[in-house]
Amino acid sequence: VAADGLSTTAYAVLGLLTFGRELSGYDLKKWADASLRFFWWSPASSHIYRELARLEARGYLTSRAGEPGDARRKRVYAITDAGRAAVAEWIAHTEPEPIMLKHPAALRTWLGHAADTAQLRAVLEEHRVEVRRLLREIDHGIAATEGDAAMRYPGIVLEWVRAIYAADATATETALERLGE
Amino acid sequence: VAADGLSTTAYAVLGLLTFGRELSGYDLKKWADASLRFFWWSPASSHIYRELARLEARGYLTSRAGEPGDARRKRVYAITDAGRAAVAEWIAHTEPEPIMLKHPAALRTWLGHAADTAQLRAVLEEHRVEVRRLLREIDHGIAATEGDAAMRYPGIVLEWVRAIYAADATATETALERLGE
DNA sequence: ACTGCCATGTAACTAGTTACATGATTGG
DNA sequence: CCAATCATGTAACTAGTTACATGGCAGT
Repeated sequence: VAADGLSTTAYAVLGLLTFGRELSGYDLKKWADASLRFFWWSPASSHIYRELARLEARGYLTSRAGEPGDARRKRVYAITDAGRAAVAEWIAHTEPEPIMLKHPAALRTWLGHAADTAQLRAVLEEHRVEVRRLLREIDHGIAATEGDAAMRYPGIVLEWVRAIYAADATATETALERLGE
Repeated sequence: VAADGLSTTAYAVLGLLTFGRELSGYDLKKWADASLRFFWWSPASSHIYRELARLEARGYLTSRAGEPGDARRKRVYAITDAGRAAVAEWIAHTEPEPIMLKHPAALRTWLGHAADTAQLRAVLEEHRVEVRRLLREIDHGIAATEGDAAMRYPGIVLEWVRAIYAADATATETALERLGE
């Protein structure tokens, strides 16, 4: 929790708006699913709407009804100068919480002595498939940032987390081999 | 959430008791800090006590007052056969939730365009130090499991997550270089 | 006409946290 | 004797979730 009482997730949502476009809660959820989730996590839609209300109350963003003519009750949000300042301040001066890896396949393997070996192997093999899927998604993300100067930092981060998940894929293979010994 | 309504964290706590020793809530917290946290996360003490009560109500563990002569109101827990069966069932037949990486340094870097470059570099350099500390702790853990047959699976998992954090350390360096371009 | 996506939110819940109260024991 | 650690838990809170209600719009 930052000095101003906002959670890291609130800053993640606010951060999505620092890229300059006006976005709706729905847009934010989609973008979070496609990016944030690889190195933070993607909050539920209802959670996003709540954070938006909180951020607006603090003056970090403003909202207006969407495109005229769009009868859907769309509402779009834009970051304010105060919001941009808060993000800069948060990045520089808020003690970052520790890195956290929630790795269900590793947790299950850790308890391998309490499980059937064949079923444990199946868990790891499924995990291997999952991680590879994740890597492909990240590769798509990286391709989408290429050549776009505004996406320089997201590109750097996607390469970063790609290396992490690639190491997981390799280490999963190694663990599978060791299970067979 | 598993079929029987227990959270993954409940199974993590129960899992700590599959290694056979009787443990107190306090012991569990310490052990979680020293192991679980590298691939799952370490619940607060109060959370552990709550999960213990829940698990005992389900008959997955039993408790008794600690060593006679120990006037401290210590209570130790042991897993039951039903508990062991539940763990085996959970490992094999519960859909694992997706892997989750909460990486505050990467999140901040993702928003690099909204921050002062020098301060962002400082965030990454601090992260590099943190990860190296983590790697040393994992190495201690690995050393502690070596030669102990009961710790075979924990050993496999520690090597596994070691590879992941080592990749993070390397990728952090790469990101720092790219920031300088 | 129907299906699927767009879009926002509320209600009710579970998960997990911090702060605190309480008291014993151990080591210097 | 004092500080640190051992040890358990309650209370009050925040974080985050799922389930659901509501309705528009677009393509087939």
